[in-house]
Amino acid sequence: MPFTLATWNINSVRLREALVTRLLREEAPDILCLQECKAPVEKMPLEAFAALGYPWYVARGQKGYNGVAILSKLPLEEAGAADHAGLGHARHVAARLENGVVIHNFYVPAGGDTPDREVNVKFGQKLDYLTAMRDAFHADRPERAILVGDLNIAPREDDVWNHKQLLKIVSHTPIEVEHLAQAQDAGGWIDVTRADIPEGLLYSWWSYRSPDWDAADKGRRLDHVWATPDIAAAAHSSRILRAARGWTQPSDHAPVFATFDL
DNA sequence: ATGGTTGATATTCAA
Repeated sequence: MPFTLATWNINSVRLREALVTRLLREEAPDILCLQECKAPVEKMPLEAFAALGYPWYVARGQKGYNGVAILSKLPLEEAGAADHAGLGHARHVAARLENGVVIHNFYVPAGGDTPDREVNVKFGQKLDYLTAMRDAFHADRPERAILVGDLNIAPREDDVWNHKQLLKIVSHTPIEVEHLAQAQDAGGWIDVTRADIPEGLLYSWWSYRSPDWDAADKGRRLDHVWATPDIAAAAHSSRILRAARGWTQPSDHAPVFATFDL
């Protein structure tokens, strides 16, 4: 049975409840993974989403920061929540569908402004988080699994608006790209979005700080959909809903979609 | 080289 999945950094699920419900009504993915909910689970408006046909969820939250949730039309059960690198942050939750497929929803640390762990603790935490992801996938290699989320790294030259200009900007530095590649390789993860759309500039995030984001188009592809090789070939119809970046009082991220025929 | 915006919370930090 095919299902469509979307991942979206919502940047406060309480402030943008109406944007989430718009996405659920207009696009109706079977599963929606949210990051940066910025609320404890009990303050997430989960009843509103249930009323729209999404009664199933797993979530981890905390006051003010981070927070991840998986909303679903399809039955699911919780399949764990990791605290990689011991940060004590709500950055991961996993769910298992009835067909056995496990969905991992990640919010990787942004890493601060300076790409040097000697002077910026947050950058070190980001690298350590990615190393912990690598080690976890190496210890327990995933099968029939999907990984989505805001990974806060744009790995390819055509995942950013200017590769050379961003080489020293956090999210596109070579050391981050290498750490992400090691986490990806350890799980055998296939980049579903790029398998589907191999060529061309592709962005899922545009800074709030850039006026006229649409015309300037200085974006980065920070949000990803990965799958293990045993199910990656079932994926198709990948797309990024750029229009959502232009909705009223938007998130700075756009939702990323993929459909799996499983 | 710098500053630009946003959200949660508190009078700044994180992104």
